[in-house]
Amino acid sequence: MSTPLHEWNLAPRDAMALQTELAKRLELSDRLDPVRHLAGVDIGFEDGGATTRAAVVVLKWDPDTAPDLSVIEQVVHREPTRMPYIPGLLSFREIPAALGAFAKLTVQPELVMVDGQGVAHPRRLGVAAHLGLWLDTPTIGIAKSRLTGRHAEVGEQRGDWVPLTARGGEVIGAVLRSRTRVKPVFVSPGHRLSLDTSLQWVLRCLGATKLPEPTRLADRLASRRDQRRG
DNA sequence: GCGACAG
DNA sequence: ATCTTGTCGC
Repeated sequence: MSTPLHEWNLAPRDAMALQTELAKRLELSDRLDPVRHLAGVDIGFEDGGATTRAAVVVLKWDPDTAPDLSVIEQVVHREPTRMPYIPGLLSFREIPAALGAFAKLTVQPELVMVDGQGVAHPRRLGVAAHLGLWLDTPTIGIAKSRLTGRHAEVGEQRGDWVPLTARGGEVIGAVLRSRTRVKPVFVSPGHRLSLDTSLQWVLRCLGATKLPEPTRLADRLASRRDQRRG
């Protein structure tokens, strides 16, 4: 029996120990297949949190027409929420629903952008890293706020960024000004990708807002507006 | 012991 | 994350 990628009903203490073990399996160098389809994932909640709603949007990536992106598939999956939100243990709460959404896809993406941290996590296993490990797919974490790590002030211009470092100096991500004079986003590789490559992809997928198109669209789908189904 | 704390 | 109107700005 190999260590499971996930188990339910784990006490926080055990969940943390599992994260430490799983983080050892992460690959932080590029092992990326040619990207033809990239996806954005985000989770939302309904019924005061009783229902978890996962949204995945798949975009077509064409080297010739880049950076033009077009949506080719989108899925929404709902299921009962089974874990509370505990800082540091977000993946245990969101991944089950995310997997349900991925299972409904007819096209599997070669790269996935996740709303949350990659390795910029206390035990280096943010939701993007955990999901990447599970799907064995390259993932990038794009968070709207900081969970851990220190960083200097970021320049005000779009594209400016500074490293996010953990105690000891290890670089675990980047604080990126994705829009001029707008609050920066926290980018960190999840799995099978380096920080540099992660930044490259986030930058090339930026549209009119501060979030890259994949997560921006998934955000819209997962949030209680956009009256669609899945 | 006292804060900090993705979504 | 979610609860929520109007309002400021391009």
